[in-house]
Amino acid sequence: MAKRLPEGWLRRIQLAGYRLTRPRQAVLGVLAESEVALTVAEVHRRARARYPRLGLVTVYRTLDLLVSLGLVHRLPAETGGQLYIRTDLQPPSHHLICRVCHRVVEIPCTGLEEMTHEIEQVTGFAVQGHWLELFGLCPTCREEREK
Amino acid sequence: MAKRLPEGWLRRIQLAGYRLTRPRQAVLGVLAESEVALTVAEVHRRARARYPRLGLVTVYRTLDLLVSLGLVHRLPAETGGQLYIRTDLQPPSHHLICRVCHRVVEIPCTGLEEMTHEIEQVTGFAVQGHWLELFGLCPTCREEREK
DNA sequence: CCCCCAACTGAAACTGATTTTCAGTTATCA
DNA sequence: TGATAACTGAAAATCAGTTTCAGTTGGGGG
Repeated sequence: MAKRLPEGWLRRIQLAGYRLTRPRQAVLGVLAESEVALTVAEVHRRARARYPRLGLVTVYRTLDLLVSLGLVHRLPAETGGQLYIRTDLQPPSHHLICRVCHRVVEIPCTGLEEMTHEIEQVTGFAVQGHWLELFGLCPTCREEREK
Repeated sequence: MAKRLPEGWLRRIQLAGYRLTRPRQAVLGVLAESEVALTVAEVHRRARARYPRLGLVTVYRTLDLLVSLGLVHRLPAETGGQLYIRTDLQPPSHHLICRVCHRVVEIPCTGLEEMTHEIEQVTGFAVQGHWLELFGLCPTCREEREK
């Protein structure tokens, strides 16, 4: 159950000069074990099981820290909030998010580079970044719905 | 200066059974004249010049109304808020947004349908929707920056 | 032309998410 | 062990957006 933190997380954090405190370990553990993207509130709820005194503010701060270190992705959710999921070793790309369970699948960025280049030619804009997110139902929630 | 409202806006609104009040006219006028996407606060600020008693709540309500009638687009902004810009006669598609001045260019949805289909095959997800937004600098702001 | 009333309005209070502030706590290094 | 800078939680502040409600008004019917 208490799966080990992903290789190197602890070291990455300490090398960057940050301290490894109990509240952080609680948040790290939750992120490390979840295969689906979590809301801040859900991270807080789960992490409290490991360290009940944990405050919501610290969850925000720790998530920001993990994002800045590149250990987790922050995904804008359809509803306006943010979702968090570990980056692992996958390169940053685009996301396909299940509307029901928040399972996230990374999808390759096929064709967007050339599309971007074409758009720069046509519009004169300097394209600096983009968002591509797809929403739908994962196979499991799809079945669930069909019952 | 006081450019006429886009052809048909007034009629669309009244045909849908809505009243054409002074507060609404103020918001409509602002949207009609802006070539760039505006935040709610900016719409409010500008519309007050036309009708000083205008409340922020009414701006929200009117924008929702215009979106539901398809007269303006609502775009999620990078910073978390929403931006609004008139739809005009362009079909809904994807957006390239200038980070500085909020100028918006519509871009065609090339290749996304087939990409979507391919993704459904590979992942088993039922894809129901997507967001594609590009961010960058428009030609004008680009020059400005280079000075 | 005026009257009526449902549609509409603004103010204020509320909500939910996130940030700031600050006094107290704690991990780590000497 | 200390010392101390990093870190923490609680509370208050902020910010975007919504709800509520008592008062106002556009515009069709008389």
